[in-house]
Amino acid sequence: MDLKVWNPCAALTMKQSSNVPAFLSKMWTLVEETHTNKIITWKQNGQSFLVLDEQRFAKEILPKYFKHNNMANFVRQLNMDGFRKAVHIDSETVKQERDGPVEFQHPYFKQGQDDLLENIKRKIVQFIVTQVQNNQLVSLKHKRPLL
Amino acid sequence: MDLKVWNPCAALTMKQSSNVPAFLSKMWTLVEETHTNKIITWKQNGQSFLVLDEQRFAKEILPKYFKHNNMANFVRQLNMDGFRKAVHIDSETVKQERDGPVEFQHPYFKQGQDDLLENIKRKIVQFIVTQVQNNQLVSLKHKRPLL
Amino acid sequence: MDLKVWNPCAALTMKQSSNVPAFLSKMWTLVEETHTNKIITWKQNGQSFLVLDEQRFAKEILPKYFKHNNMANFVRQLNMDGFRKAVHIDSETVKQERDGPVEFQHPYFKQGQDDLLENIKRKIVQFIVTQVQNNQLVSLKHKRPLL
DNA sequence: GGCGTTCTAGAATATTCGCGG
DNA sequence: ACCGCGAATATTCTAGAACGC
Repeated sequence: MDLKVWNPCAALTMKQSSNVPAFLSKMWTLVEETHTNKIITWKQNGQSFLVLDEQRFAKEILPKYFKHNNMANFVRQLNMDGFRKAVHIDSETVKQERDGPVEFQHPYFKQGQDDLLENIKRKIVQFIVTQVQNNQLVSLKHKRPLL
Repeated sequence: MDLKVWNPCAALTMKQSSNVPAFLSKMWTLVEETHTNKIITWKQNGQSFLVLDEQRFAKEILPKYFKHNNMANFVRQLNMDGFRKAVHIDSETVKQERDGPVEFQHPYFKQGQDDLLENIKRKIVQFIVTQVQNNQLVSLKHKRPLL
Repeated sequence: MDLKVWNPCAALTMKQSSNVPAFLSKMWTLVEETHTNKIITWKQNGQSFLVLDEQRFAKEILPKYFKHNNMANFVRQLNMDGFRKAVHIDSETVKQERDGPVEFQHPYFKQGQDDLLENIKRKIVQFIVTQVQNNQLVSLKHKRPLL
């Protein structure tokens, strides 16, 4: 099947359920998508996902779900949501692999369990001053608990 | 002239000058653009601009400059930067006109004077603490002076 | 001439003169290199450089000069040395067919003037102060931008 | 210590949604 | 979707931080 023929409407019409941000819903959907398993797919155990072809992923998959086609932007979103890159070490040479697949994971991002997504909370570090008196900080309000 | 033939290279090769946000540079450029005067153009006095064909503007012009094609988003940005809609009143009926051209204005958005753009400041209400010493607020970095 | 046949040893044998870091010397050399002008080249005025084919640049050019093949790493180095991305106000980005070239610039990175490179200074975080107040840890980051 | 590589976060703008006037 | 706006997410560019050499 030609990838260019694949209609991504399914992704666009999927339910934007509850309070899960669009990024996470789209992310989970596109990893689950079996047509693109050669480009991005779940790892064997379903506990993380692999980007097998970064260039095709960036230029072919990303723009079908998001308003950009840059891998760096995608990674920024992942980190914002607490995903961590799984670093691969070659046990033989004790060197880091090159051109290996990119692997990311999150404790609430699992194969077949989209109900876990709502547990993913964003990291926002900024504090917001609500009141200042006599050069003294009277009260701080932060948008969200850290992490 | 056919719009599809119009070569937007002038706009595409223009670089964002100094510290003016991209939105304002793009805005000013597309209003100045004479090829699209039937859709969006300066008012006679050059003190405000008119959207003459909202549908074509949203669907044809906006996506060439931004990552969307919605008039509402465009208006949101205008309001964020302090632009105000000029309300047209039909003096006969004392009713607001329908389907009339949309007019927006800003004291620093004038025809032929892109140097004024840098005076446009965004409205952001949130303060961010950068340093606290001895229970005293040493420096606040606010994203913007409270207009 | 086939690019794959080109021997990049020239880059490795270039003079590592004075106190210019290897990254800057390599950078300047590979932009000057005429064989790869379809991938990376000086802008017309020689005041900035363009990456015309990001994917080929990352996979073909970068590993010949550095120990990686990731665009993101390359960009990190550029920013570390004070290079700034030139933002274009076009939004050709919505069209995924062809993303515009990436343009970076630095006041001391010019075509034909490798003697300017030694003026490029890194931005280094000099020291970090952590302060204890009321049994609370307040962290103050004193970085020295020094250009 | 400076430099290079890697992963993550900061910060500003941009886009979207929806409320209250 | 009349009008202006708050707020959350999304996109972009740059910087922080850890580590090896």
